[in-house]
Amino acid sequence: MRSHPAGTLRAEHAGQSVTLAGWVARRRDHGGVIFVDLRDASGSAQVVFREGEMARPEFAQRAHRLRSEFCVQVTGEVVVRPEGNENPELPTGAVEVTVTDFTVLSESAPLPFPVDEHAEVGEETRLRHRYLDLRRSGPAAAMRLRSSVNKAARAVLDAREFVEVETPTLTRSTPEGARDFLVPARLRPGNWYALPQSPQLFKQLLMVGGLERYYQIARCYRDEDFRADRQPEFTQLDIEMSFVEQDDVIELAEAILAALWELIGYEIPRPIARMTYAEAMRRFGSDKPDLRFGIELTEMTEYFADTQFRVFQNPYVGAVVMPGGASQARRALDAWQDWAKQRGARGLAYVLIGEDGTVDERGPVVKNLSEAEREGLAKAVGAAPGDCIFFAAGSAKDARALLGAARGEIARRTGLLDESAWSFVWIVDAPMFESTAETDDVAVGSGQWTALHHAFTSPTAEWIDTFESDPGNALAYAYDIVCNGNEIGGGSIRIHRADVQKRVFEIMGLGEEEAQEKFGFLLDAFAFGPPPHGGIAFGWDRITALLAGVDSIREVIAFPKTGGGYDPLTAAPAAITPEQRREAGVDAKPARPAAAPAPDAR
RNA sequence: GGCCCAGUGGCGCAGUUGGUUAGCGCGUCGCCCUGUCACGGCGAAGGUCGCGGGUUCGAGUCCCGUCUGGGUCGCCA
Repeated sequence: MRSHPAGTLRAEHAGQSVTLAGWVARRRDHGGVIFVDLRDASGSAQVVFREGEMARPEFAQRAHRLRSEFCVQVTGEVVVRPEGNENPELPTGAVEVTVTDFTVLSESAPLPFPVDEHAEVGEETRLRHRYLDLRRSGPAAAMRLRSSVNKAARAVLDAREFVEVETPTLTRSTPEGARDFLVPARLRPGNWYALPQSPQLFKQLLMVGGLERYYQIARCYRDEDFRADRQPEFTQLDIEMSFVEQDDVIELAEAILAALWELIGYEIPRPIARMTYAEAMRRFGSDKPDLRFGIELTEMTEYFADTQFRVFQNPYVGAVVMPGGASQARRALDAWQDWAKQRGARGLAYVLIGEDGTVDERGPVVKNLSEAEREGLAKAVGAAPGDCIFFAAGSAKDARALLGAARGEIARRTGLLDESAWSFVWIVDAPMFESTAETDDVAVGSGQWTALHHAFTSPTAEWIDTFESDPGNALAYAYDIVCNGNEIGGGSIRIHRADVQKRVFEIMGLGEEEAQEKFGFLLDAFAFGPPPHGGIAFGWDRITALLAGVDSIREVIAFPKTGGGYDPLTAAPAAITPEQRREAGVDAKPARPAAAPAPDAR
């Protein structure tokens, strides 16, 4: 239908007769001459309809009727534009096509919004007519980038002899943490499939199956509330390898990431630095620290060990410094309190350091500090004259979380955050377990424990024989890759020994019967010589969003849903007919009444 | 589930202390225009101000409720 992509025409094509097909991006009708920017996937080119030069006179009449987004095919001659009429802004700006013949392939109704990169359009409107939105250069580029990202990853994995395997999307509900999406099974009324939250169990089965190296660009489903970085269905690059250790997985992951960032011309320095989970929490108050800026937390528990200030009489006291923060207006300092309250904290204590380097008398905290406490304060936290010190006290977990968030907010407000920078870090040595009784006081011992990563994560060599003795401190071969404060991937070495798995279940309070009920098929498989294995999964939407330089993963998903799980384009989810309802078996009564409420039903 | 912000012609927005006929830009439609490129000129159409209730002589504006969207905390690897 066409001889050239419109966006590829250059001066060297002058004199050639070409046929183009695409959309009317813009028309400039001067009466006797009409300019149309004809856009296709490759770009756009100016085509000229001139009275008198067309094959037949009525064409001029028809050319006047062209409107935005009409789909047309034009034939004409490529000519160098008249002197002074070149447009150096456009790749095709040196030439134009003098139309001798054209066909309107289809007409377009008036548009719900301009298909134009200059126009700002609300997201809901864009999504309702996503097919029009995708004609715009930004969204189109995002889709193409995503395709390149997939291709680049596949190239790395293919070169290393990984096998791409598709795992089921209709599967069994397993307690992986999030709420499952459920699908009624017509042939077994009362029984339900679940959509996988991830292919986790299947990929482990593939290792038992001897594939050794598996990957999949896998769609995952979680029925939770959404965020800017979450969708009910999302994509992971899922990988699992046999006969490997943590370093092997990390090396592969770095090779993939390097290939991805190469797409946007950035070379990731390798090896990527590693930081332990404990260090990340201590220094940055987060398990996904943004290392594009250097602000760190200072633990002040010791410093205030004997304080008379009741607020600081807590298991943990920490501080973070805001450079130049002492010059903030009272209103700005109050705004920090609101900011902290919005995050569920009581407030954010602060102390200002005067220009002479001594503690400023302003603020509600200073008067509660002793002379000695004031004296050494600036030095203890590394504050310079004119800085503001923020404090948080409470449980280490809560206080660090608040300070960690404050750290990011400080960087944003003070312009310390270099938006163009990339920072990668591995967070390793994650704890195996997390206390389920997440109260303020520390109740180790009889407490309930749950896997921080998941139940099949292997303890490290140091802890493999002893994790029961101190579950709160036991470490796992679990690793997260963090980019600019986003967790973009995570994985672990799995447990392949039945005895270890059994002990882990015991710590988690999972009896043999219950474990069998929940993961029976996996445990059965593990009876037959499972290889040591481990893997990783990347948050594909987030990674693509980072590479595309967009804030929301919705921008890199072809047809995303809104926060309410609603698809503005198809209007899903939708009611079903009574007939469908009957057939689906949605209302079937369970064959045997559940003796106890379903465990972990949530 | 909590909190914050927004909802005004097709799109993006303005609308003062509550005051007469709700504006602007783009788009759309009609006419004109032979060198534009986010073309230009003249003219026109297009609005239950998200929805429901209340206060008031009078509500786009104030109050209550509700829906939708976005953000955030909870939740969620």
